[in-house]
Amino acid sequence: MSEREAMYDPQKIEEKWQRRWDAERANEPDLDAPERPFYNLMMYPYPSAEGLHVGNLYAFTGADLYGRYRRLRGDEVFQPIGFDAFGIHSENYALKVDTHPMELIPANIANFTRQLRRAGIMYDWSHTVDTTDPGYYRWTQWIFLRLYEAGLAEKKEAPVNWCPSCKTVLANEQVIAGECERCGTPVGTRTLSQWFFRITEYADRLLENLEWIDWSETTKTAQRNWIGRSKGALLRFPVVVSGGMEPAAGSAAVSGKAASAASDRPTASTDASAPTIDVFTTRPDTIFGASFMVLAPEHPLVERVTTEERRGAVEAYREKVAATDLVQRKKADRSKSGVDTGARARNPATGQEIPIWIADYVLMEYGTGAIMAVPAHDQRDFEFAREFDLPIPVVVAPRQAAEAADDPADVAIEAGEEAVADTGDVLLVNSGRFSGTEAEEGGRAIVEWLAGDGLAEPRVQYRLHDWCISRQRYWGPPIPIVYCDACGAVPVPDEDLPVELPYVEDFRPEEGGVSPLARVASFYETTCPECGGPARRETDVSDTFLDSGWYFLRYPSTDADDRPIDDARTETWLPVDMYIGGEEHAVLHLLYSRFITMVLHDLDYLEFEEPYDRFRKHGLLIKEGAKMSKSRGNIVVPDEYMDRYGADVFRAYLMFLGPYQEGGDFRDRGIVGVERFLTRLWDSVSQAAEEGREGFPDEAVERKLHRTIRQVTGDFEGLSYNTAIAALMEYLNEARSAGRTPTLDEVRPLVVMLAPVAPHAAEELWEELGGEEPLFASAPGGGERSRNVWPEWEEELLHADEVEIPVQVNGKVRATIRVERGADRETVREAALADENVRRHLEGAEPLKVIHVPDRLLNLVIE
RNA sequence: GCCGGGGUGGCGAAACUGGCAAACGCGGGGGACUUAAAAUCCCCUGGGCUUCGGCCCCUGCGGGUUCGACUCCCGCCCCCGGCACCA
Repeated sequence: MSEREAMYDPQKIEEKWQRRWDAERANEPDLDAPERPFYNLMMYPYPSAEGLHVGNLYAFTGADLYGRYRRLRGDEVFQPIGFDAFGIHSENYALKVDTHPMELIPANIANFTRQLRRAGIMYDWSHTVDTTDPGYYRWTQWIFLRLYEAGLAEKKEAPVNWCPSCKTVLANEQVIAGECERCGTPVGTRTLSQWFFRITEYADRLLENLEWIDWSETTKTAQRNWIGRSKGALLRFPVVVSGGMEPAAGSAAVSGKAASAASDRPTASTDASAPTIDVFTTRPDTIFGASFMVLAPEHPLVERVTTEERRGAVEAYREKVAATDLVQRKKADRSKSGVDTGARARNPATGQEIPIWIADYVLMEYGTGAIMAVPAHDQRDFEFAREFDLPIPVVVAPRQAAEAADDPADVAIEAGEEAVADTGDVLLVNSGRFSGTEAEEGGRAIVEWLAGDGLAEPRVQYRLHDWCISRQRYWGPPIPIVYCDACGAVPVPDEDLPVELPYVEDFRPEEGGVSPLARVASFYETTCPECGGPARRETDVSDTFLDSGWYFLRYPSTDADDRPIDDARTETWLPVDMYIGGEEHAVLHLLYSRFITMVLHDLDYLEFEEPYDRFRKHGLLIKEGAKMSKSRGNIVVPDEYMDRYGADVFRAYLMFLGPYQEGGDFRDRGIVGVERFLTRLWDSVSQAAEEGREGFPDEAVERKLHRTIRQVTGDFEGLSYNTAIAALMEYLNEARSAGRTPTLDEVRPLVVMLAPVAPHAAEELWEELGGEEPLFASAPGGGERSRNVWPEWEEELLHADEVEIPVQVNGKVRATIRVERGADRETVREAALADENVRRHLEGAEPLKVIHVPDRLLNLVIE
């Protein structure tokens, strides 16, 4: 071989091996009869027009390293990729460049595909998914229908952010400081009829399963926060009927139950037909301190209870609130506002009449949309009481203060400058017969007491809302429902799926909060599947998170066109063995896909209820200390680097720059380190191949090899790629320091361990070393299957006969001595005492204590 | 505010179950090769002191436990992420 040919030329070999992997269908496992199936999944990308971002590539490369590692260990690895191409992101971009998404998306997908192949990622291109393909979204619609049948999909009114300039609904994430992120117009609130999935029904299971699934802890925590379970009680406050109030027919939120008075508690004349205000509280123990009530301005009872003279003020306030966007309203640092309705409710514990206010700090969407205000023990209520001069009775006190009082039921404590919400070592005071009880216990007793009259019950409340899947947009799968005057909402029959999204020239969002599809008569005009009469299609499309809620179920079954998932394939490959993705999807996607999986399990379509056996998040890649973003102009385009250094060097650099699960900083300078490493490795292996010597002439190198195998294997298991690469570097340095050409036995395992990181170079070197079969280029489903070529280490070869151990005097290292491995305490102690520097520090004293950690350390303690 | 994850050389980072802090790499300094540069190779590289034997200091800050602490405990500071007028 001439010297010229022996040079490391990434471009040449990368293309060669990519072609060969394709030709031999190396990345396509036998989906029907795999020996050791392993489903290695990564979060599929949104195919943007800008092309593959280095952040995407970072994520995919890390997942690919794991897949390739499993493959080399003999697993048949299924590693698919797809494209999350529906959604507002694509649609907005299409609007901006004035090109139809149906034209844009295929070009973007082609570009992504080219880049991903170039990066040498081990995808099975015969099983991809494109969410905008009718062959895919047909089944997205099918899933909607299954939820609809199960009563888990319902249409209801809900307040949403509305941008009056863009004339569209905005997600909370698209509202920045009360303004539309695109045009800067202040955003308002609108109430629209929307489709919801009742994910709240699954809140408990979604929470409970987090106990056992093997996921990154941070991700589990994020989900727990998002679900937001609170334990407390539902309490009922009867409205005091005054002359002006007309009892009206009960609405959904009105409890029809009459409040009857308990015999041991002050009673009041309450009309049997009067409504009650239900509140949720986590602190039922503080009910004696509830000095007023607050309803959300949108609360259905507001109109009914408001007195005649307050009506004008209440209406004005409600209008003002309606004009405020949800994001702005939820800011905690705003000063409190509200108005008195003039109505009164009876505190069921004290029997006192307390005023009913409305205020925008109470949200209709959480709990019952109404609260009992306990200003002494809740900061928000406190601020409100201060603002409007409402009483602040103290009903909880530190044990010491409470016990010092003559009568805990009559303690004079002034409210301080803020609410005291502690639940630690506190007792109830001024709380009737519950005074003197420990707070938590008192709360339980109070609930039990009031429950006797139907005025209280224990309750668990979730922060999680039902999942709104309606989008008044164009670029998504139409929701498969038909509205018929005679039959109402009728699901589209399965055999009529897909409801195809028509090509619409003008797909701009519509003024009136309806989808652009509402302008397309040929789309919405249809006949009722039930009665055959004229009917109108639902014109909203579904959320992209529904597309991604099940894509991983589709991959193994993409060739089944008459059913969403093939049972046998699903049983073989699912649940996913390893899922790797970004923390930004810790809640939405990962929660929604768990929900969809659970529902399909309950409906008997799946045997498992959790979709991913293991989930690991990868970190964020930043650029010289700053987040990469278009506006900063510091986006790294991978193509340039792959052109200059080759895919292998680029992959190795991305994986070396920091711990994969924590992310890292992309700096141009750092890449030369791994380039040098791969070049040196290439040269050493080429020379070894040329000389062709076998064996392990050097004990130190052999030992280092076994240590390296142990280290690298563990690192791959834990996705610690940076230290795995460092270990390979160390081994190469050791092998080269022997001052001779390495032997074949010395470099073969090195090449295998390098293969997940730099698969093209490894294949080429493996071939050069005379590997009978390529590392990856044989289809795992054909020929010799489940081939395990990963090297193994031997315990007895890990250690030398002699070890170096530090000798400490009083915990400070004073010498390093060489002793036989496994030497006992006496031997080591004597060797240590022979050392001059050690003796000097002992100053002739006999050690009081000798700490000996075999083969690790000796510590002589003299004081 | 609550819940996570962090804070280690000039820089990116290592350090297993409490046992030699700084592996690996970048950058920097010196040298070899070269007419020269690049590339490559070798040596040095946390700070301070030194009689060149060594000695002292150092993992955000302050305490503690221990023969021994980057690691465990208590109290603080700062950075990143999630949640947040959530009753």
